[in-house]
Amino acid sequence: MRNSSNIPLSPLPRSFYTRPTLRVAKELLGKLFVRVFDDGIMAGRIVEVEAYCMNDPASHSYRGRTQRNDVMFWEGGHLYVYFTYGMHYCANVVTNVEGQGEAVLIRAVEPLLGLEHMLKNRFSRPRTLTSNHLLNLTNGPAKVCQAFSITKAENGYDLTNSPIFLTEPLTNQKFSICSTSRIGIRNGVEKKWRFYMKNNPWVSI
DNA sequence: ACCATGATCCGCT
DNA sequence: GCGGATCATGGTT
Repeated sequence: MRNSSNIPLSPLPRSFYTRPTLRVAKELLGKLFVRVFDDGIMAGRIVEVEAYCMNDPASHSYRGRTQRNDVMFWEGGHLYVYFTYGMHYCANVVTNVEGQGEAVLIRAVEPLLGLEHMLKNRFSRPRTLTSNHLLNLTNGPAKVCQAFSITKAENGYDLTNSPIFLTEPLTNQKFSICSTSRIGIRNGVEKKWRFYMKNNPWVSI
């Protein structure tokens, strides 16, 4: 199935997500993050992620299942959205089997479709388009959520059966994967579980 | 008190 | 232009 933008509207299957988290995290790079609206479509190529696992002191799931992190423990292929720093949302792809509190944070995407709408969501004032605006659109986890209008309302969405989903890229482009310590954490810094495309302009740091 | 962030301000080149 | 400090702001523990 295709829409007018020629994007294949085939969500990645459940089996993609219900695998070991580090493996899924690396394979998420290059996939398309898509949201379908009544009046259009938004899409970006995933260029930066971070894995959060069980028994990982940096993970929200580390201290057990709570109301906030409940979705992390669902079956892989759901969307875990959390609120942080009093004003920001961040979106994660839940991974592994039910009962494992694991997920992959979407830290940055390269905007592909629906740029006008993303710009409107990110920058309230109308302004002329510059390369800086484009680079600032989706180069961080909270920026991605603002651009795609993702809030608490989308927490728990099924990525195999909802207006938010992932698809294979239209063309397979080659890229190198870099891995570093995760950003903005205090515990678990020794784990190199941040993965990003080398030299992609939308990588956050 | 801490926090998986982002925007701004300030003192430098 | 930069890199680092600072702050905005509210849910969670």
